[in-house]
Amino acid sequence: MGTSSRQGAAAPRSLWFNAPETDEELRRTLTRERVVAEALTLIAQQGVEALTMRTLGARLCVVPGALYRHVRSKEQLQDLVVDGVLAEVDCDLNQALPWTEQIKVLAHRLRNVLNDHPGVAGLLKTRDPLGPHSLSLAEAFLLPLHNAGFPHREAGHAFFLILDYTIGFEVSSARISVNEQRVQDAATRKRLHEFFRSLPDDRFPTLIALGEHVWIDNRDERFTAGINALIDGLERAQHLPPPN
Amino acid sequence: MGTSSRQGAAAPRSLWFNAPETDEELRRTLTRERVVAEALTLIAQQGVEALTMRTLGARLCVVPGALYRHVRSKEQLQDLVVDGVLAEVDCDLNQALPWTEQIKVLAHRLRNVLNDHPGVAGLLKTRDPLGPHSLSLAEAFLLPLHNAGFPHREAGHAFFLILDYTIGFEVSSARISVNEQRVQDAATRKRLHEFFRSLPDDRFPTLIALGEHVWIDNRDERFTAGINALIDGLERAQHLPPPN
DNA sequence: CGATAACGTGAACGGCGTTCACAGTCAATG
DNA sequence: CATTGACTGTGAACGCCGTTCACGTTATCG
Repeated sequence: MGTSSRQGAAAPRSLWFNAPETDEELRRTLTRERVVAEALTLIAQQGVEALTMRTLGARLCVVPGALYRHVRSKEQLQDLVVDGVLAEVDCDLNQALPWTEQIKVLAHRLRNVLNDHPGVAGLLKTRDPLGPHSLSLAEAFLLPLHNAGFPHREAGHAFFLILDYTIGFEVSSARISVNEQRVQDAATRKRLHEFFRSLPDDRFPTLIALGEHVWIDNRDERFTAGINALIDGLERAQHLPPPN
Repeated sequence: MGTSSRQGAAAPRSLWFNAPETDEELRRTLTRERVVAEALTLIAQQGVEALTMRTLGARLCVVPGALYRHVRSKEQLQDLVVDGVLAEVDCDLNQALPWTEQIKVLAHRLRNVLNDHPGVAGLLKTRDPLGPHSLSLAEAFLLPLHNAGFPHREAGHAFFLILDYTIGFEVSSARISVNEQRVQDAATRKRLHEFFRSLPDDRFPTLIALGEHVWIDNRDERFTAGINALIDGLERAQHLPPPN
């Protein structure tokens, strides 16, 4: 890391042959894993929108085009990043617990990992959950559902319901803000209060009444309540005949 | 949201609700409304990623920079597009119906509108649901919840639960595909079957058993089941004391 | 009629993803 | 050893993007 004598570009090319072995090793170690790893730390430090082939190349002391030796496109790189993040989700579950608890635990783990990598949830958007680590996650979700007696179709519904909600929740995590500011400090709260009070009360009576209590930055509480309600719904559906 | 409409306390309203569109404004060839309208049809025809200041300008027979006389940035344009789409959601509800039915109807309306504008859900990601038409939607969701007796906090939870799920569902709508192909025709289905059969059976037993029945392009059915389960869960939570 | 504000033009700037001919490196081969 | 050929980083370019700005043009109004 520290021995990169390469950025100056003042050294003529011919001197490169004699580069010290450490430098040589560093140069050779550019691999897909290193690219993805650096992309992950770049995202962790600067956010998803800072992930650029150019800055990523610069971080690896490499020209942008060099990345294309290890990655087909930026889109594929993003897929690999997503899979790298999903790899952090611990998929081991205590099968002695009721399925509802297992699913809750897994959903919270998934959310926590996505929460630790802001913006990565947005990359999950269009991608299939069919990467290697996505598959492990799917298996972990489906096994308790299957064991609980959910038939194919209902297990699939439940799986995607949980997945879509969790991802959707994290994707829109930055949404609870007013003018780019999180609604947590008293000042912003006051502005929010006045905003709702300024609405025409003939059209938005409920918003005026509830608004300032709804737009609160209580994401942890909200996710827990959401997952609980959602799994309660699944449990109830399980005990009833098909609702139609 | 960050549109210019929120600086003062009095000014916002006039810009927000039915901005007075004088005749002289109409006479000019280019207006904000025309820009947004053209952006909407462009998105409808070519998808969200085709929305470019350059192509949008070309469609309006105008140089790209000219758009900036009517729109502060592309981000603001996207906000306006989102609001324009949300305007299509009919927020009138039959208050005689039970609240569960009202919420279901509204959620389905929202999903249908988002479904009709592919990719626009992805723009909702980060934006606040505080635009003019977003507010109408929020009011429409919160009113039945409020009338049903949900307290502030629980009404907020329920509101965001439904919103996050619906948006999340639509955002990931393109996800049910394998190698860029929808899983609907028999051929793709066969490939999917073989894909799951090729997995190592010691690590993915449930996926092998359920996989091909889970990854099916039954989005309508899935959304209906999802919303039903979700509202069942809310209903149950309503009748119980806080589950702690 | 002349001042003035609004508006589109054309060109540019910097940044982006991606491609490609070229050259240096290394392992395997004869 | 010497040669070869696969591999990989280089440097420069291409075309696209969002955005800015000085400059005419035009429409409006006192």
